Amino acid sequence: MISDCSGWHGKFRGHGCRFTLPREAVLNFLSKTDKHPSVDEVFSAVNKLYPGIGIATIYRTLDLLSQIGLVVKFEFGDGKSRYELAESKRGHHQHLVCTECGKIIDYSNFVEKEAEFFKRLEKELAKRYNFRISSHQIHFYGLCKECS
Amino acid sequence: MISDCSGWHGKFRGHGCRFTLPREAVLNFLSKTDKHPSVDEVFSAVNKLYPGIGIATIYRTLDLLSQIGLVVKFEFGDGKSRYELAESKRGHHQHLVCTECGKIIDYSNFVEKEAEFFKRLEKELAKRYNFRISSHQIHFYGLCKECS
DNA sequence: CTCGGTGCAAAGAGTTTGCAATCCG
DNA sequence: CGGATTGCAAACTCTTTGCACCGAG
Repeated sequence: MISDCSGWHGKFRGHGCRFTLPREAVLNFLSKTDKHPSVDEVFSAVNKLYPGIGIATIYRTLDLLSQIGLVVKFEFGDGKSRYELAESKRGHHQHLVCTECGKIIDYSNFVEKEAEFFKRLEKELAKRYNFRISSHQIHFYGLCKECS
Repeated sequence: MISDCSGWHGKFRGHGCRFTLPREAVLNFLSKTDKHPSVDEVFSAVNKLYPGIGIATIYRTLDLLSQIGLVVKFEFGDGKSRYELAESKRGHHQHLVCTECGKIIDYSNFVEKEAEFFKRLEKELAKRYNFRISSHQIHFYGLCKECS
């Protein structure tokens, strides 16, 4: 439950950035949730704890965090950006998105098989298209149990 | 090069919708491009041909088309929705997205291998999570030849 | 003729930005 | 102390909506 402050601090310093209270608060919040919070949701939670912090800072913070690789940004088609800690305790996982109710299910089974498959595929694509692949996202769309 | 009007017409009628000029114009435009046009780009092209057509209609049309399955909607992280004909002449393909310049490269090599892999994976996920999967998208992010 | 579709303009939602005040190191 | 960071509000961009008019079937 104790957050990895020193690790984070180092990551910031390495990028010439400061480790400030808003940044710590955002990271703390993200490390405690297992959801995929939108900017709004991050803002509400952080602002409740530290009422001074404004939403512009949340936008800037999340942007910075995803640039330095601490968080990952997703868009699932509802017009909002969503964020996750990059090195979540849940480990590598992918998403099933219900097109009816918007629910997002994480799955991490099968990722071993996936990992191997994608390693090969990425290598082939990199060679074929001269493209330096840094990450991939797979989204499955469909209907969840309740909606189908 | 002749557009599949009668096929489209039938598809609309099947959903209780009318086959109108704006809808035909949008489909025609999409069937002639090999890009991934944003709403704006669709609007510009269609509006140049038929100056009366407004952008609200483009939004409504693209939304309808993706609901009845004639087009697919993508979000590549630049805040704009992008659209493609579902049954493009290019066939099934996936995307490499350059995080620097935003360029999108389609690839359709390797999709046979992918198809098989995903068919199995989807079946397992469907069973495991009681989820009726209707489609999936894979996005690879990284740097294109020019940007790396 | 009827009801779905359209154009326009206004409203909404999400995100970005300019700038003075503030804080980290 | 100096430059990075923040808060606030205004500005922007993308998208949706209300409503009177139009047109496909």
